[in-house]
This record gives sequence, C-alpha cells and structure tokens, in this order.
Amino acid sequence: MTLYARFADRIDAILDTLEAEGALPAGLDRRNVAVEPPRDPAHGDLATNAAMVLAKPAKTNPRALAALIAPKLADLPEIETAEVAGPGFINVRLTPESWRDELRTILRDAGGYGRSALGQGARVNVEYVSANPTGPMHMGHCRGAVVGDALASVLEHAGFAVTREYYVNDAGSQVDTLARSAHLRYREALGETIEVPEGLYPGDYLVPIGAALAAEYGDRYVTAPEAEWLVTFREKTVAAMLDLIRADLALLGIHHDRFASEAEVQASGKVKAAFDRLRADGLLYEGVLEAPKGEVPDDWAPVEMTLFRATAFGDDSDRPVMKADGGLTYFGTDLAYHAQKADDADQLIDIWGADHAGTVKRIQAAVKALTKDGNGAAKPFDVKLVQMVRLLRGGEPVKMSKRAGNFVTLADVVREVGKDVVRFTMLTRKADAQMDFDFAKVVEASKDNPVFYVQYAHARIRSLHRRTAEAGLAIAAEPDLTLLDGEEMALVKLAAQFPRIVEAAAVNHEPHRIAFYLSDVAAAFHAAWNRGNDDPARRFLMADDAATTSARLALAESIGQIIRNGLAIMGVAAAEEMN
RNA sequence: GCGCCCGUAGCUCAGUUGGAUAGAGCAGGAGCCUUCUAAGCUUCAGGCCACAGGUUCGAAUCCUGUCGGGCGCGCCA
Repeated sequence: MTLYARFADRIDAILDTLEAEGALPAGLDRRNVAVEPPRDPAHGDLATNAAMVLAKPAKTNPRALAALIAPKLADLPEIETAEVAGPGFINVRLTPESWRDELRTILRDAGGYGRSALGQGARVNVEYVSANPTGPMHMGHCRGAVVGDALASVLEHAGFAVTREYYVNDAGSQVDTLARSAHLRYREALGETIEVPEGLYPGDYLVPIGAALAAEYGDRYVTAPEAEWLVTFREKTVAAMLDLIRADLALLGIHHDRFASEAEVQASGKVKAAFDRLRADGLLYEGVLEAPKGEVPDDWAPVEMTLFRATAFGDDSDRPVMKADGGLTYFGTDLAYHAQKADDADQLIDIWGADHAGTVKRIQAAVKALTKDGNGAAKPFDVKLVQMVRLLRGGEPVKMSKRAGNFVTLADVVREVGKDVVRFTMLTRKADAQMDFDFAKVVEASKDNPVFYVQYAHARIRSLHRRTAEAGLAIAAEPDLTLLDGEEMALVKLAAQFPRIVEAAAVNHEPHRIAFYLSDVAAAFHAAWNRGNDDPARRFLMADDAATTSARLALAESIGQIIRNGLAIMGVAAAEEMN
C-alpha cells in the first residue's frame, strides 16, 4: 500500500467517526476525496480536499468542516501537523520519523518498491507492434513497440495480469504480394536474372528466403502456375518474416506472449460467432453505403454488403464486415479478433500508429457491441495512438532513399545507439506527441539528454559504494537516519512518490510518466550531489565520519533503487558506470 | 465536406486523472567552477495556458463555439 493510499484510509476512518458523532450526514459520496502531495512543498507533505468536496452535500462550509477533520488527523502518531489552509485544504505534515520509515521501506522492498495491487489481477491484453509480416522492423514500428512494451510493464507493476500480444496480418493481399516477391527471389536463386517489378517487395531480405525455397523445392515451381505454389510460399515466407521480426524485437528486449494469426481467426469459428452475436442484437444488416466523402475511389460502386451498425456506438458511418463477394473485410476480421481477445481478458489496449486514427471509432464501436453486458457496460478498451518519429542526424533529417524497401531498420538503430538509449528516448514524449529522434543528441553526454542524465545519477550512486569500500569506512547496517537534514529528506519525499507515479502511469496508460519522473529524481540527486562541491561537509562520502556517510549512503541507495525500478519498468538497464 | 489529434515562456516540452502563486530544459542576461572520477553550479528575466462563452467552491485540465496547425476519410491493409 502506498503512503498516499494509507492516509486516504486514515481520512476515511476519520470521516466514519464524524458520521458516527453526527457531525456529518451518513452516506456522502467520498469518491472525489483525494490525498495528494501539494504542488508547493511549503504547504506540507500531503494535502486533502475532503472538506471542500464534502462541504456542499453536508450543507456546511469547507473551512468549518476542515476544522473538524484536521484535529483528528493531527492526533495520529505519524502526523506532526494538520492545518486548514486556503479555501479548505487540509495540509498535513508527517513526522520526520515517518519519512525515515519510508526510506527504510524503499531499501527493504528494493525491487518490489513501486509495485501495487491496484489492478487486482485484472487481465489486460496489450496488443502492440502487429507490423505486417512483409519485412524486417523499421523505425516506424519502433516507438509503438517500446510504448506498448513499457505500458505492459507498468500495468504489471500496478497489479494487472498482462498478456503481450502481436496480431499477425497473414491473410490479406499484402502477404500474397510477399509470396510473389519471394517466388521472384526463388527464381533468382535458381540462376535467373530478375528485376523486381512495381508493386512487389524489392528488399534484399527476401534473397535468403528465395535461396531456402530453392534449396527445398528445386526448380519444380519455376514455371508452375501461381495456384500451385502461392499458399506454400506464403506460409514459408511469413514464417521466415516472423522469425526476422521476433529477432528484431528481441534486440529491444521485447517478447510477446502470443502471436495471433489473422488467418487463424478467419478459419476458426470466431468470425461466425461474433457475427451471429451482432446479428442477434440487430447490429448487422445488409445494406448499401453512401459514397465516401472527399476523394472517391475509382472503383467505388453502390453495392449491397453486410454492414455493422457502428453508428449505434458513436461512429460516423456503418462499416462493412463482408464485401459484396462474400469475403471478409479487414474490419470484419479485426472485429472478430477483438472478440477473441475479449474472451480471455477483462480489458483491452491496442497500440496503433497515428495513421490508423481514422479507424479507431469503428473498432471501439465493435468492442462495445461485442462485450456489453445486460446493463450495457462494455469491457474497457483503449486505443493508444502513437505519433510518428522524425529521424535526424545532427539536426538534419535522415535521408531515406525513395526506392521502396530501403528504410532505416530498427536493427540498424539499435546497433548504432544501443537498446537502452532507444527505449528511454522513445518514452521521453507523450505517445500522441510527435517526436524527433536525433542520432547525435540521444547519445550526447550532457544534462540536456535525459537518458544520460538519469544513467549518470545511477552511476554516481554506484560509484559512491565502490569508493566507500575503498576508503575502508565502516558502514552501519542500520544507519542513524536522524543525521539526514531537511534537504536530504526532500529526496526521500520525491522517491516516495514513485508508487504513485507508477499507478498514475498505469491508470492513464502513459508510460512516459516514468521517464519524466526519473528525470526529476536524477535532477534532484545531482543537485544534492553538487551541494557537496561547494561545501565538503555535505558530501555523501565523508572519509572521517562513518555515521554520516552511512546515513547518506542509505539515502543515495534509496534513490538508486528508485532509478533501477523505474528503468526496469521502461526496460532499460541501469548503468554501473559511465564510459 | 466530415472526423481525429494538437495549440502552455523566443524554442522543445511537462503539468499528479478539476486544486492553492502554471513548471523544467535549451536559447538570452549576470556571476561562479578544475570536482565525494567526470561530461558543470548558482541566479535573473521571460506567460491573456490560441480566442470567446459555459459548468463549480476552484478550469491549462471538463463542455460548446471560433481561429490556427497536423493527420485521416475506402469493398485497401
């Protein structure tokens, strides 16, 4: 239980008491009562808005109600003062010993500090990456991969049971194109001189696939009609592409629990089951769509199709699930796929590139329609859109050849700057904000670079331990933490916010909050360190004072632990030293 | 035409799910610094939170409208 949750309980108990005493009417809605750190530290350690939220329904004024609550808070042993302030806030100051206890808790819980039971084991399916299996991962996929993986990790830390899932689009025309492209390389491997025509995938990564196919099948499919080899080539090539993608993802430390096949969804009874359910609810019908607004495709014609009544759930238009020829649309399968995911999850999250923003409403409509219960309550489903990353080198856009298939691959970038830099940098912006990724800046050793700055703080802390050992100081197993002064304890207060940050990141599906918080922690630690430059008495390592050094080392270690825990969520290794 | 995202310091961005006097870094001004190994430290200045209404104890945050920027619109995937 986090410190804030603990005091929320205390306040709840006090409100119970006030009800029992008749000072408050029973049954007030307390959902908006919050316990938070005040923005201005001068206001104390914790603040609650309880009196302001409850005053109106209790038919009293906030300050009067606060005056009833505050003394009861002040009576608690962990609390030094509880004062009514402003419009009716109650500002609480904890005893120094409470904070020292929190520091001990961080050290004791170690890697477990920051974990919580918030999610209560609810099953969350996070689907991310889901790049088409037509080639290696490129940088366009990278950000979604990192954001999705970090979000999954944040949710795990907040007590959710997470499944990491990848949807493999192995059923559309793109994988047929892939198979034809592989066939071309297969002929090439058998000695033909080939030229990749417009519309096929030209990438070199298909060369070894073609060679493998040639080795396996010899020349039997060189002149055979497509119908004889397409399915086989498609399966083999998709499998090879998935191996490639898995290897690329592994470079980033990403491992999915499940790869769900679009073709398998289609072949299973899932589609029929989902459609039956919708039809039973009157949400599927045969109809003709109006011509799309804006640019109308050349081949558009008003024909009858099977449509999903997406407009009943907030979409702008009903959407086809089956084409006029009876084939499934992409959306039709996707709808069934989401039904499949919802079968064994309590919540769904999709991470999509922002270029798919236009289809968010229809899939949300579908999930609502498919998961709503008798009361109309649907399973929570969030589509997180991840904006594009602009690749720069020293401020100049990275030139990518116009020739299709020649892009900056994820593997190239990881090879150049390292997994940890890629992962951290991808989390230094909100997912829906556009981001620049500058090869020069992300590896810069300066305080402008948050990746470096956070790692540097951790390395300094590790270095302290090494140097303390070298100095032969006897470090106390249970240091006297009363030797820490107010500025030092301010670091503990910042560190104590970590569990709260993790919870907020989980609830809001915003893993970037961890990165920003770690930057704050690093900045605060560096500032404390720098105080030692001006005043040797404030250095962490005091060669002639083992007791103070022990206390400060415990403090430093707690900060190091927070950084490690935060980086672990982000999937970034903490640096032992800087090179 | 419609929809989605966005609009916060000169620039790049945070903003604790509606809290108190809106923050950080860069750039700019002024000092300092040769280190508990180090790639710096302190400090100043900078704001009509695009604009106008609304909701309430309280709005950068929620709602409506306007203006401005980006992206999207399909029987593709």
